[in-house]
Amino acid sequence: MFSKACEHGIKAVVYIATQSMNGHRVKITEVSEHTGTPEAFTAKVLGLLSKHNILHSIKGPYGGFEMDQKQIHETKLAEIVNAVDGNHIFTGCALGLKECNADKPCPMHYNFVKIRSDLKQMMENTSIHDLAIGLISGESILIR
Amino acid sequence: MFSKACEHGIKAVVYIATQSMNGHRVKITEVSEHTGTPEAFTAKVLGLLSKHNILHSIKGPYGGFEMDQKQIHETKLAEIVNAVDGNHIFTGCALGLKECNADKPCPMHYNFVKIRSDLKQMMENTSIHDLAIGLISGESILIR
DNA sequence: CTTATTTAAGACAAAATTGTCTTTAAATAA
DNA sequence: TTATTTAAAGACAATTTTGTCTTAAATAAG
Repeated sequence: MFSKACEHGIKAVVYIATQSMNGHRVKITEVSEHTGTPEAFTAKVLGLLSKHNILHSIKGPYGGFEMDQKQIHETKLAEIVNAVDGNHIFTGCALGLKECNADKPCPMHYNFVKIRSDLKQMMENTSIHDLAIGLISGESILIR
Repeated sequence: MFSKACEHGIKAVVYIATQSMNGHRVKITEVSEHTGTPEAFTAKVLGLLSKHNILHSIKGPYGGFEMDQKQIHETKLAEIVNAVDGNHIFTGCALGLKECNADKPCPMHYNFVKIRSDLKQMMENTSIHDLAIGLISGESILIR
């Protein structure tokens, strides 16, 4: 469904959010340890997400990654997916046609429209904060 | 969402079904031309689907691919996806956790459950025949 | 100013996926 | 039997994705 880069990015962002909610700025090593994702790869994804203003990165001693209240509450899953994978998953044709719409649909088009739009809605309505509170409360986990 | 191999396979099967419904057995070259998929790659996928009894392949002069009535009507999209990509898309975790369920869910689990199950249901309820009739009637297309 | 610590950037490498080509096997027709 | 036609199988190649490593840049502390 999502690329590995995207999965790593979402995990990392949710973890960073939980720590920022406690006032803790975290280094990439800590992120990697708590998400089970490869450190250098995750760092690269976080660099990209930082450029998209989804989190802050601070260089130097006592540096690391953190999210402000606005980022934690207003960033939606869809923004991360868009930044990392693009919007193909939300808009693309199930059979890979360049264009596919009600006018000239692929055979799966009408079966697929609702699935895709439900996915899009869910991802646009779910904030990082929503996911972070589940992790903080112990209701959900990032590693297994 | 699906691999290229899977996309090619679905397109090819739907096209072959439309031709079988007219009593026409088709060669791989014809399939490739009418689906816009690479010939050798598509041939490989069709070989796999033939082993899964989703269609028949016949060697030699006047050979090619065809589907019988049962295959056309009873084969569901989910079977093709399962044969080519496996069932990960229907059962796997959105964040790539090895195991992820209500007992130990990833942060996205509950948001994702319905999307995945709707997708599964749709794919298990849509037959190749359902898609073929749209293509025959000109309501849908395979190339663009 | 120098040193240590951290992310940034990009080259590099490994693995998976996508795609092609050649050879083989099977089936048919002559 | 022989030649022809087709898919099957698998080696090979190209591309994309995933992942690592090295060097640079920024920042803080002494």
